[in-house]
Amino acid sequence: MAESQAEVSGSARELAREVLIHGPISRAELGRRLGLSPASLTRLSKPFLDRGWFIEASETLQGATGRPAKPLDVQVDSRRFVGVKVTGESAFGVITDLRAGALGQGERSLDGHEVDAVVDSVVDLVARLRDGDGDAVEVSGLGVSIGGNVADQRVVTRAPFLGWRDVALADRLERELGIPVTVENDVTALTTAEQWFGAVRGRPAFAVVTIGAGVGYGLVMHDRVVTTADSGLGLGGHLPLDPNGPLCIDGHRGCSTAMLSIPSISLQLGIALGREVDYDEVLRLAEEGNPLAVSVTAAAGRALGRMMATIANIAMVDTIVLSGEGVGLWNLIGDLARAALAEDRDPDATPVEIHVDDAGFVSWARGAAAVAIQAALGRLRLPA
Amino acid sequence: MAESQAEVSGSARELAREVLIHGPISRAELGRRLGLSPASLTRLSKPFLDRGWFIEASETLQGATGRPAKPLDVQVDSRRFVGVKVTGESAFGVITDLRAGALGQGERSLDGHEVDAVVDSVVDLVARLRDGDGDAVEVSGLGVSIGGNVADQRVVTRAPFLGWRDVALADRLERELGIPVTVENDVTALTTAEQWFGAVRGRPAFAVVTIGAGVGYGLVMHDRVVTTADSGLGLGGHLPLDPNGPLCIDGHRGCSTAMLSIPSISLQLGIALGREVDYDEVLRLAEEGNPLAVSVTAAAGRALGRMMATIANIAMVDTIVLSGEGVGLWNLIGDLARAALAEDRDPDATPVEIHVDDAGFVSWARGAAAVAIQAALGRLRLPA
DNA sequence: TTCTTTCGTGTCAGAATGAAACAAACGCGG
DNA sequence: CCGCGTTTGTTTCATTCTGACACGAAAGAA
Repeated sequence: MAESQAEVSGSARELAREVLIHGPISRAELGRRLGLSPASLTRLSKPFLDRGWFIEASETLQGATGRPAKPLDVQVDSRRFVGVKVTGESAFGVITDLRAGALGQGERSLDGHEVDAVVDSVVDLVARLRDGDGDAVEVSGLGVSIGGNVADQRVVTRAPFLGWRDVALADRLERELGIPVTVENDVTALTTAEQWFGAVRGRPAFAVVTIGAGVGYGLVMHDRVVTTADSGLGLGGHLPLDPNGPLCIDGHRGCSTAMLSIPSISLQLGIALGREVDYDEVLRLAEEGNPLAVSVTAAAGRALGRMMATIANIAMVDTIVLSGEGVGLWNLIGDLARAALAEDRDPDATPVEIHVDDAGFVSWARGAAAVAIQAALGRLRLPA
Repeated sequence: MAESQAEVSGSARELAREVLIHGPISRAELGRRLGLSPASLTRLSKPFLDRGWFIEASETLQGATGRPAKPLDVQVDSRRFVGVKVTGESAFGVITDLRAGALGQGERSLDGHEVDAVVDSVVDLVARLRDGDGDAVEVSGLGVSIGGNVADQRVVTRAPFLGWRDVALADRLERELGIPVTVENDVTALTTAEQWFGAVRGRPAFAVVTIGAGVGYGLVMHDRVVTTADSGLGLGGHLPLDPNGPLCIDGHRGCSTAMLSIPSISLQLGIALGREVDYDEVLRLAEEGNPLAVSVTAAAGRALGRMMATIANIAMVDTIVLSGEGVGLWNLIGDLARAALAEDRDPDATPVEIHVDDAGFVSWARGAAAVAIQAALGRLRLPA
C-alpha cells in the first residue's frame, strides 16, 4: 500500500502547536516566537491553509501602525476528540473540538473492575457521546485518563482503584473503536490540558494542584510536562503540612491528602458532628458559619497555602493552577490560603499567581481529550 | 577590522558540550546521543580536531565486537579558567582546566564591601592564581559567584551580604582584567558545575542542596538549570521542616536554615552548652557521643531527610546532590536523614539517589569556574 | 583465512532556511 | 487627498545542514 503522505518537519509541527495554543496569531508573531524568518512562516503555513486545517481570520485585531496582520487560526470545529476519565466507580467523558472545548458530556457507571467491563463501558460512553454530537464529524481520537501508572501512553501498568496491572488498554480500545487511543495518568493529562488550553496556556512553567478524591500534583517546566516513572504514584499527595492534622490512610499526619481531599474533609466534619456529611454539605455549613465546619475548612485553607508555598519554593514556579472536583473549597478559604502562602514565602519573591479551574469533573475529562489532541498532532501528516 | 571567524552551528556547539561533559566518547555514541548521522559527526568534529581543541584518545576502551572506537575528548589542559566565590568576608578562588578541575586555590579577605574594594580583591586573587599556575596558559575566562540576584550573568542586582544593588560587576572586572567575566548566583553556579562536571553530570533532572552559611537549593530539569527572577533569594532556605525546631532570623520555626545552616546548628549547641562552639566542634562532639550535640545533629538529620523527601516529591527528581562547606554533617546523620526521607516518600517510588560533593568551599569556586566555561562555550568561534 | 560486526569517511543530492527585494495595507500628517 | 512611515506577508534564490549510500578500516569469531 503506497503511502502518499509527507512527513511533517519539526518546524511545521511547532507551528501547528503554536497556532493551536495561541491562535489566532499573525505570521509575524509566530516567526518571532519560533525564531523563524517571515519567509519560512509563509512557506510552512501554506500547506495547512491549503488543507483547511488553518484559516485566516478576517478580523485584523491590531492597534498599532503598519499593515494589519492576517492572523492564522486552527479550524477548531474541523475535528472531534473524546476524553474519558475512568475512576473506580464510573467513566466520565466529554466530546470536544480541536481545543478541548467540551461540546457534550456524559457519565456511565462501571459494571465491574474487570478489563472487559471497563472497556465495554468506555466503548458505550464514546458511542453515546459521538451520537449525541449532532455534526457528522468523525471522532479523530480518544484519550483515556486514569489514576495510576501508564507506560508509553498505551499500557496501564498499575491502577489501584481498579486493581489493574499491565493492561494494554489502548490496544483493546483501538480494536473496539477503530480510532487512535491514548492513555495517560489523570494528573498528567489534566496538566497537559492546562498547558495547552487552560488559563495559563503557553506558560513555560507552572504547577497544578488537584483537590478531589485525593490530592494530585503536576508540574510543567521549560514548556514540558514533567513526567517520571513515579507519575501516577501521587507523590505530591502526602506532603506534610500540619503537625496537628489528622492522619491519612498511609499514616502521614497532616499530609496534603489528610488535610485537603474530599473524603478526609468530609470525614473530619462527620466525626465532629457525629453524623455523615458529604462534601457539598461541608462547604455549605462552613459558608453558613458552622464553627466545626469553619474549623475544618480553615485548617484545610492554611494547609493549602503551605502546600502552594512549598511548591512555589521547591518546584521554582510562580504560577499554580487549582483544579479538580473539590476546588469549590477555594471560594471559602482562598484568602486564608493566600495568607498562609505569604507566611512561608519571601516577601521579596515574585507573588504566586493562582488560577482556579472550576470546571470540576469536566476538567479531568478535558485532560484526557487534551492528551488525545496532542497525540493527533504527533501523528500529523500532509496527504499529497 | 575584518572578522575571519566562522560562527559555530548549533550542532557543533552541542557536540562540544557533549564531549566536554561525557568525553572521551566515540563518534558513534555521540551520533546516537545527538540524533545525528555518522557522516555529520565526522564533519562536525573535524574542525575541533584540526584546531587542537579535541584529541583522539588512543585507548580504544571497548569490550564488544566490531571495529574499536577512536573516542573524542577535549584537550582538558588547553585552557585555564578562574572561578571566584565572593562572600561577605572574602573571595575564594580556584584556577581550573576545561573541566573545572581545580589546579590551584586561594583566598583573599575583602578590604570592605564597597565595589572598588571587592573588585580590587578579586583582581588581586585572580592575579595570584594565574601566577601560581606554572603553565604559561592564558586564563580564558573568569567566573564570579555571589549570594544574591544577578541579571544577564553580568549585573549584581542585589547582594545583601555586600549591601549591593545594581552593580555592573562583569563590566568592571573585564575592564580591569581584560578577559571575559561571567557573574552568576552562587547556588545556580554550583548547580551548573554539578550538571556539567559533577558526579551526576549529564543527568536530565536532579536537585542540589547546599549546607553552609545558609541553605541553598538548585534544580536541574529537562537538562537545563532552572533559573527564575527569584533565584538568589534562597527560596529553598525556609522550607518548614520541624514544628518544634528553633526559629530562623526571619521567624520561621524549624525551617531549613534554622535546622541545617552552620550558624544555626552552632548556635543551638552553643546555647545548650552555655559557651560558644564552632561547627567543627559540633561535629566532633556529636561524633564523640555528646548527648546535646547528638540531639542537635539528629534533629538536623531528620530535617534534612524531610527536606529531601519534599524535594523529590515536589520537584519530581530522584537524584539529589548535597554540597556546601557544611556537608561534613552528612557523615554523622546520613542514615537518620535517609530514614526520615523514607517516611515521607511512597515506598513504591524510585529510591532517591543521594550524592555528596565533599569538596567543601572548593565546590563553590568550581561552580563559578563552570559558569565561565559554559560562557566560553557560548562564545565559541572557529578561527579560519 | 574468512566472516561478522561496528566504526569512521567521502560524495552527493535533497531539505530547510534566511537574506533581500518587493508588494500590500494600514495610520498619520501635511 | 496624497505621500510617507511602518508593519505584514510573498517570492526568489543562494547557502547551509543533513542523511543516504557506498566504501574502507579494524577488531574478534568461526
